[in-house]
Amino acid sequence: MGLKERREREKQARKHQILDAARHLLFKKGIQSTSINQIARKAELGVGTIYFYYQSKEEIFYALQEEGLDILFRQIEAIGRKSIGPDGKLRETGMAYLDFSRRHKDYFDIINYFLATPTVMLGDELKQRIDHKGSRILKLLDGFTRTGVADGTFRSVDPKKYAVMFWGALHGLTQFKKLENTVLEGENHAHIFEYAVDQLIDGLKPKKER
Amino acid sequence: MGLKERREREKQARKHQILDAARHLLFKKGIQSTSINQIARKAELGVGTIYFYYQSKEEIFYALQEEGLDILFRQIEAIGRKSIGPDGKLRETGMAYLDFSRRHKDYFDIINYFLATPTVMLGDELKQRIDHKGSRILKLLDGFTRTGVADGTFRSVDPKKYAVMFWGALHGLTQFKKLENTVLEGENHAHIFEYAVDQLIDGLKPKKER
Amino acid sequence: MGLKERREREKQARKHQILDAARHLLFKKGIQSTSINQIARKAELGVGTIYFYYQSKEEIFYALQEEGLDILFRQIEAIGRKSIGPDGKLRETGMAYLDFSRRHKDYFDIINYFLATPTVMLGDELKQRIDHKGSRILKLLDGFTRTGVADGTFRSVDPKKYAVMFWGALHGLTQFKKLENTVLEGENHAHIFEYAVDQLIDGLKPKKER
Amino acid sequence: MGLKERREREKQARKHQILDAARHLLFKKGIQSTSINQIARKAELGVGTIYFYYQSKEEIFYALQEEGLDILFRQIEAIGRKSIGPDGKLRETGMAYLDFSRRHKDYFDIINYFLATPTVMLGDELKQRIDHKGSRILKLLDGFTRTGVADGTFRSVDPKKYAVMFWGALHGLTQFKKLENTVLEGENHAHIFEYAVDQLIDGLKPKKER
DNA sequence: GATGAATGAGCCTTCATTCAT
DNA sequence: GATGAATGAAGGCTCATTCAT
Repeated sequence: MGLKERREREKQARKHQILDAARHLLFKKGIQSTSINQIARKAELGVGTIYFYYQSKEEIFYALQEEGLDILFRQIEAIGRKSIGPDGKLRETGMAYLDFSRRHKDYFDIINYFLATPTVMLGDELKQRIDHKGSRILKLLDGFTRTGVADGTFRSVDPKKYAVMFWGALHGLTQFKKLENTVLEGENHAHIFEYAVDQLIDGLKPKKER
Repeated sequence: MGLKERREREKQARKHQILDAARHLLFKKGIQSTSINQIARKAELGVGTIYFYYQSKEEIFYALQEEGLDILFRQIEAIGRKSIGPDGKLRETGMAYLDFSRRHKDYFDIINYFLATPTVMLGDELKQRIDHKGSRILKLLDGFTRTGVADGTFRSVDPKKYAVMFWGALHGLTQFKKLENTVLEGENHAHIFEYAVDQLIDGLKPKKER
Repeated sequence: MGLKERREREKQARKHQILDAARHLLFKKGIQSTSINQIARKAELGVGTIYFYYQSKEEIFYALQEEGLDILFRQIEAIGRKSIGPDGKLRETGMAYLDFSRRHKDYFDIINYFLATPTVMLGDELKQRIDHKGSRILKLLDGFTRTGVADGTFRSVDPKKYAVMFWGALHGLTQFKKLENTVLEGENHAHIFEYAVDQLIDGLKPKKER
Repeated sequence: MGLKERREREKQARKHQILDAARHLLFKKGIQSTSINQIARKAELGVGTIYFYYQSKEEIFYALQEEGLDILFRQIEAIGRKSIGPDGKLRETGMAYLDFSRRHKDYFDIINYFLATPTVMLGDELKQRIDHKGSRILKLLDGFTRTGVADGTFRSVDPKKYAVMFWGALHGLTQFKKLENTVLEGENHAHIFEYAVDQLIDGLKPKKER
């Protein structure tokens, strides 16, 4: 057991070592320009070793995507623990998403990459782990909405569907950052984003009470 | 005279011929796997000829993106001419977006590709033409919203900002199609999409008590 | 006659037009990076037209070499007309060579290019014209030396052989400019060059008289 | 231990194998017409393998240049060990240069290529290695001259500057071989070269009356 | 005389992946 | 477990030259 455990721990350490190198390079040179050979050199390992731990280059990037989703999850989770109303939580979640896309631009890009690419999904385990990470985040949004509906803050919507819409809207809007100087004609992207978040939540409020 | 004109027409025909080949391949193999050499072979032209008409690979894809944006524009424009209320127009626009992403999946992918890629835009003229196409579409959405606000169908929102939000939300949600079998846990993507569109428009309606 | 003459004149004008463009580009981008297409565009002519006046790209550069040799010739010729002794003329010729390699660096490079390249000489006429230009220059040097020998300024050397040596030495030394910061270890190239010219001439003086 | 050493030796062998192929081709087709693909084919290696050992095409040619400079160095070094006076050493060096340019024409061409090309040098290490080779040779010439000045064979000249002049003259004259049948008008190039060497050394001798 | 569209072989270089050691 | 040399297909792109109009 002890041996086996140690082995396992060492294996994890190596994987981390590789991921560290990959992350570094990816953040410096972009996803397209990062090659396995570079990762190997940076990680001070042989290329063969990389392939022992990861089946392919894509698998490494998947692992990185996991990291990104974890960071995003923890940030939204923290919001969930705050003592504010469901509307506040959604609002902060929205702003957190924009923040995430800025402060962790590279993680956002990687998530985006997999979302925009005609995926060739690899191993099942990997796939499921990513799905799980995604679901966890959706669950948080779902929870915020559900609570709001339950306590009357929001009108009666389908929490899960609304959560998806919310996330989708956030994601699409975030991407539009790129259009700031062109199609958006100088409108400040952050303002638009914030405005949108507010509209989205406002539209969730019951109509009568107001 | 006639000669010059004919020349010009032939030149345009060649450009189309190249675009046809590029579109074909792109739609079959994806943006990353389509190479200039393949395009040339498909178009039954020399590689040099391709470069005579297009400065780079990227320029070809931009041209294709233009095509996609044109199609999208025409579809939404048609909606604008219908004799329905602004809310109906927005709703149909939403559904048209989903429809576009399905029927013209590859055009959607190209648009998405440029939105998701940390692209370095090339020539200014090219850039501006694309921008113009995008702006035209946004203008349509802007117009729908503006009309609705004017005639009281909608509450008082900033039409342009709302248009951006609307488009962003549609775009993000469309991308989520990919999550249908995983994170969305079997929920029908189209249902979610439709639901979202309705929510978005519903949130735009005036609060009753007001 | 008149017609024929005009034709000829126009033809020469076209050739100049092409040469002007080629020179411009060559001086800006170097010999390797200047393409016929670029020359054509710059000259506002079709590529085919270029080929009507010049058989090949190389031929254009030959013509440019001619220009360079002409400039060099005129400079040395002017020295020949000065009222100074043969030693002074040789000295000034040496310095003029260095000056030429600096002020007309690109012409010097082109001469150098043909000297360093395993030539595939083209048409005979062209070849002979270049040869003539070269011989003219050598003749000047020859004359300076011959005069010096005749009037006792120099000791009795073979003027023609000495002229070749002189020119060869100048040329080789000029090329060494490139080594200024490396092999020459910071020694000022111009100083070395001047020193060499002086040595070369000094070695030509009669030994007895001194 | 043994393994590591053997690996290293094999690696060196591969580099030699590549250089052999490159040399062969270069000597047959000239520097401009030798491509990496051809080298790979000739060396019976994959293109990638070439790039595993050499960073670029230029690096290979630098390596070849090193070889040439080494040969030249050894030949002059051997002259230095002879029991002849400094004037004899310089004379033999001169003739050795001509000999080198004939027997190792291609090496001479490479050296010339780098001297005549407005090269942008690459890595510093590479650059320094070449510089070192060049300096070594200059040092030999410098030494010959210095000795001659010290023992009274030569008059008092700056040994280093004279060495540069000597080399420069030799180099320039060697290039003029090409003009043998044209500008030189049938004069035997070798004769001229020999004559020049003699003049150069003669001019170094002390003036009698002094 | 002038044009310029068309060519296509060839260029240098990259890189994910394999496999013998 | 780890290594790293070797691969070779494929990438985007250039360019001197030709020839039908």
